[in-house]
Amino acid sequence: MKWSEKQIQILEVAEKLFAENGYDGTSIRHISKEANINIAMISYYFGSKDKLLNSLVEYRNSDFRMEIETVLAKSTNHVEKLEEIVALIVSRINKNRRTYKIIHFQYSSKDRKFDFESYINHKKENFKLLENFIKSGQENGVFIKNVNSLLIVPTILGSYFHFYYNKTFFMNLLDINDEKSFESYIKNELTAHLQQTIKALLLNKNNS
Amino acid sequence: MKWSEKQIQILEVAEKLFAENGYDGTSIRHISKEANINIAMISYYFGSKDKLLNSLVEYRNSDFRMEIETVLAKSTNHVEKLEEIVALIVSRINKNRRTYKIIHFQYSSKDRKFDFESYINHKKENFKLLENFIKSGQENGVFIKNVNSLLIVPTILGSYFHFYYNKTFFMNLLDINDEKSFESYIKNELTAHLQQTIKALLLNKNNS
DNA sequence: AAAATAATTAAACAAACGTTTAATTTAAAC
DNA sequence: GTTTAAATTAAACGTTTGTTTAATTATTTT
Repeated sequence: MKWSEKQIQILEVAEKLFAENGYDGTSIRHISKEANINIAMISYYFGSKDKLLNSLVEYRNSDFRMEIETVLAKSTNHVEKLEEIVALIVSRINKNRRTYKIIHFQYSSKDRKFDFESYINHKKENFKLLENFIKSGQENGVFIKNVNSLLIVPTILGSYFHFYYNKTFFMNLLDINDEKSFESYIKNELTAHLQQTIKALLLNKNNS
Repeated sequence: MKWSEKQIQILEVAEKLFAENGYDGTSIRHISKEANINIAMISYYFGSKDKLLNSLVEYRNSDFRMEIETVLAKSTNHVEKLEEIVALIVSRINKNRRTYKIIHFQYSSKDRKFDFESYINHKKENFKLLENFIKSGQENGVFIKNVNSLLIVPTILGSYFHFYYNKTFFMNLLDINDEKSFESYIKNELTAHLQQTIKALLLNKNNS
């Protein structure tokens, strides 16, 4: 699928508004106004509001697997790779957080009108990739063995998203007063915390 | 605030539907139909749809602080308490996950019509409670010191919620076929994983 | 039992929703 | 320069939305 400039403009406005107000909380009139286009253009380009969201997910979901594989192909040791992977996941998810937010809320709602199959398959492949990396680290004796490796990714993603979804609260709690500082907190402190946490989990010989 | 039986009935139906379809995705007609009451009863009892949500949050937010303090008051050591606290947070959040889901999505949306101040204050107190516990563990030499203790709770909550929000995906990935098994996976595997993770983080002497 | 308050109802309200239509303007192809 | 296709528009469509009204039934108080 190739998108025209106008379509991309619509997609990015839709992403912003969906993330801010939710899918049901965003009207196509609101989108078209914000994107400076006529209401009918959304149906004209995408068919419907539903299909607009599907297009958005498709538009944002692409090169993550490639990025992970680039890290895995490097000639670094397991611990260094682990750190890089955690940082990559955080920065990547931070970049596309708006779309992920929409996905989360729609994906976990009961009457899903959306076809997230390709998204799920992508996700599944990435999980397998990570699992294999950890397994190889365990076989090399670098990582400990009694770890539920499938729960590592949810821990990373979950920590990030919980932080992001409660942005107002954490900015208050941490006495952060502007968006830029919050961004840099994610890039530095939160990433470091997650690297430290996952490393501790995989390397700690004292685990019961 | 004291709620009548009928009001509680409405609140619980609203909680269910808000969590399933989102706040904007749930109409008061849908709520009133599911709760077997007249549409006007919601305005009559709660004033408006907005105030209904505020009442719901108030209705669900109460005794968590007390539960935490009970654990902290026990005559167990820091590691045992840590394990208990993690398990308590998971089970507690699992119980009220529907309301938390609504809070997350409404709280992180831009035009928040809701007054979550009391909720935030509750949350802040609980954070301070946890922080003090970790600090005392650090002073006793049980926990290591170079840890961002404020990011521990988001890691626990985030892991849980990410798991819950992607339930369909993880049931598929983990080959879990019914809700009961998913519940017991949370109660056993996920809780154990989080206990192990947080313990590793706080006890691992090898941290850089 | 009468009076007063509370609970419940069906109907109506205007506003906003997603989508479609048919007409018009712009751009591309020949 | 004419024809053909694509892009854009304003208006209208039928629903659904949250809320209010005014009338009726049930319950409580006196």
